[in-house]
Amino acid sequence: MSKRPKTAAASSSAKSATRKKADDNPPEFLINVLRDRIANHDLPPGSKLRENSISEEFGVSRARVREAFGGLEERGLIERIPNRGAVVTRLEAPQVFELFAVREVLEGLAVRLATENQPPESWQDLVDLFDKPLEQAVNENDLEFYIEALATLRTRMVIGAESQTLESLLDSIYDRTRVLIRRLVILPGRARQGLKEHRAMLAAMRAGDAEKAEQLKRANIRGSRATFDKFQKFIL
Amino acid sequence: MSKRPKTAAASSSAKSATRKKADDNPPEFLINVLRDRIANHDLPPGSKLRENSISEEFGVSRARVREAFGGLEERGLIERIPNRGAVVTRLEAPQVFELFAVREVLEGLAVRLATENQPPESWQDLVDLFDKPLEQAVNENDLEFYIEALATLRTRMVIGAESQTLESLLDSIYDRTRVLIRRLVILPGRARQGLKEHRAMLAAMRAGDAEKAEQLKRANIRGSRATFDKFQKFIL
DNA sequence: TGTAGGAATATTGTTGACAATTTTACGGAC
DNA sequence: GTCCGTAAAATTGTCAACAATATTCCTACA
Repeated sequence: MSKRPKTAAASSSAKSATRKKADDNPPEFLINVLRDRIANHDLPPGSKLRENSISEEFGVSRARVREAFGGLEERGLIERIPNRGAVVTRLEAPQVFELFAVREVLEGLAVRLATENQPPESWQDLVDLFDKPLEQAVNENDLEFYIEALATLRTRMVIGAESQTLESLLDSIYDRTRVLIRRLVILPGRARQGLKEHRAMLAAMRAGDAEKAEQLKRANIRGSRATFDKFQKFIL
Repeated sequence: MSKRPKTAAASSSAKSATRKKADDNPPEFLINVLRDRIANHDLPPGSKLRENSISEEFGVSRARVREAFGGLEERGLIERIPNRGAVVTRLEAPQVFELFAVREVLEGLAVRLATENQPPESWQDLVDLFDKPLEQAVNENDLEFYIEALATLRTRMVIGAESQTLESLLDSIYDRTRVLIRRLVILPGRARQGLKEHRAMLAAMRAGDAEKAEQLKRANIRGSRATFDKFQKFIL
């Protein structure tokens, strides 16, 4: 990792569509855009965030940028060092394991709540999607389609759980793990196994068995963690 | 709740010990002090935070106060409304239930990790503390002692879990629930029941039974939730 | 070539001023 | 007493300037 970290200016030059002359976005707009860029590695770990660059790009005051930095730091997405600026945090392996442990219980909870809260037939479209269409996609190595389906599933699960508190926690973790999860999915055999596990989980949800669905989701995440353990040298 | 919300100035006049002429505290000092005040209701729900007052009290720039506000907002502790200022958030009943659900799985995880990570004999002092000394305290309605013991237990559990990620999540939740939990503990019969449950949990930890310890902690929190359900009109 | 030192440049941290918005206070009418 | 309008005061949001600190660049020397 001797590569020179990209600055925000370098990345943000591709994002002029977000440039506002007079800022009429709500205050949370800025922090959410930055969250997204950090989460999808447009601003990769280690990159420096320049107050002036962001201020110029978004047409907001430096003061507002600094406030957003305050928020991003509380979310663990950046680290600010006095007089030296803000850097996007890196995930080290021990943290990844911590995140997996936490994801396991929280996503398990989300699946349970979603199963309890929603009528069983509301999962049928996902059961269908994870049936033949995704089987075909995985067979043809159309992993983008699979990853999209996983994202859809996640969103539905979070919405179905009907807990703002849980959603906020899950989002906070997802911001930090999104790219990692994506890298794990594309590893050999992982998509096939994941499809199988998600199908079983969806079947349990469809049957209204919240406890079983939770356990299956938790097992899925433990499997993901085991994959990370095996391949961590290549993933981080 | 027609009482006029206290302003930060009113509360902060009692805190001049924190006043610094030249600020030589690390940047996170301010947000941590404010977190603590919010968590223990020195800045109670609904109270307004005035930038100038805080700036003067702590001898820091208004800009730094605003940055801290950015962080507090991301933690869900305050809500900022453009041009109107920052208000300490209130917990409504549905949120409390959400927090209980999340606490259950996360504190359960913490107990499990702590049991797995620490040698069984390291819990002996807590086993002893929750034996005769706390029995006596509860018998004599010395609830302050009991609450302190719970705080000690919590701290030990979090440290023992050895997960920064989990600790951060737990702290974030604790900031929002600390006073509520305290109010629940003092309700009739709750301390006695809680002592019994924590003893059983500590016995499981002492025996190195992580799974059982986790289940007992989870049950303890579910009991706490049921108590809240019963008394919520008096507690919120 | 590598290192050290100094200057120039860049960036962060703070401050004070002012614009914009909201809140409070006051007086008058009903 | 309540309501409304107006003015004054308070507070937030932003800006520009400048101080403080860090980084980068250049030169000289071993």
